[in-house]
Amino acid sequence: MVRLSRLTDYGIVLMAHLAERERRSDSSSPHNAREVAEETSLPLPVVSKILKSLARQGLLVSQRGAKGGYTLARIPEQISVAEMIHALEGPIGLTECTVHPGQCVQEENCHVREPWQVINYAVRQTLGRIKLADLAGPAAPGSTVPLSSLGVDITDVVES
Amino acid sequence: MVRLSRLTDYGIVLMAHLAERERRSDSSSPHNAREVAEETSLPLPVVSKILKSLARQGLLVSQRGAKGGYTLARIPEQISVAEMIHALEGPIGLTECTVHPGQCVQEENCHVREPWQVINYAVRQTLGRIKLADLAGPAAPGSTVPLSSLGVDITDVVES
DNA sequence: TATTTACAGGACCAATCCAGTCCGATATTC
DNA sequence: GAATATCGGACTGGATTGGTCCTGTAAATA
Repeated sequence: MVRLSRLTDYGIVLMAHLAERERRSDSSSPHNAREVAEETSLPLPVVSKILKSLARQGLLVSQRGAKGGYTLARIPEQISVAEMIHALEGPIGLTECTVHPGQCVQEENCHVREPWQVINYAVRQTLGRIKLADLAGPAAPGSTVPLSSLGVDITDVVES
Repeated sequence: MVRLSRLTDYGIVLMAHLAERERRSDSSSPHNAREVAEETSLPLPVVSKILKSLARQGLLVSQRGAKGGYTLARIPEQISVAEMIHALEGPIGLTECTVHPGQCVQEENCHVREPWQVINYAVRQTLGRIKLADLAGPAAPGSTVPLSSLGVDITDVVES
């Protein structure tokens, strides 16, 4: 699978939604969970939970009380997909030993460990290059997705 | 997390072990599950289960009966990490909608879908470039891991 | 042919993890 | 002080996963 948890997936959608919202209404008043939930048709408790985590991790800034809500902590060009994933589900690493060294009994004489570190690094690099701005942009249908500095054209993308 | 399941992790270790074993004993007689389990200190039922799947997916060739066992279906240079992951846990895709389209209710007006396809493509590409031979090689300690055509030096790899 | 070895396939269970809900506390506005 | 929102954490039902086990079948050997 190599899947993101569903909450993480939602989280990125929410971040993109917030970016979009901020781009439109240039007033920088915060966006509250209820509205965001309605606009994305996601259950409020879920949205609430996710936005809380994102705020705790420093990707969003929260404002309590009436007229409170959330705003992006940085501009979308400076928030990477890797950061969002990291915020929502911890360090990115395909194997246990990359993330929690010492858990695996046979870490000592494991022959594939070092290569895995390189692989994880490569994946992190890939996810780090893609920014929130790339997701939230006003992608005209059928156009090339403006994946800054990734050098991939949408037309290359076919199923594996 | 973006983790592999533990069985997949084991599976790749097993593949690397088989590659190593074949490289040493140039006779191409099959390697049975019991021996492999002993040498990797993994429980036999687990090893057995994993090797079975790998064989069913065509990455290993199985030979039944006495003196039976498993051999690599191709040379290590022609088996990618992406293939092994795919064999053990299905299509590689970070989000649900990339793998099982139509499951997500709001697929229609989802603004991040197209970018996700590009991201998944990039990750798949990364994992596809790394071969079993890169994992199983006689990596001299401290040396550069010979990650063919990935262009990453081990010395660049630091924790995120 | 009988026996042994080894894979094939699938059922099964315990434990863990995850999605989603809910609640009381706190901060802010009016 | 009333209304609005976030904060933090507890809680639960359900799905997923790790791991075991059992029966069947194929091949080799004596």
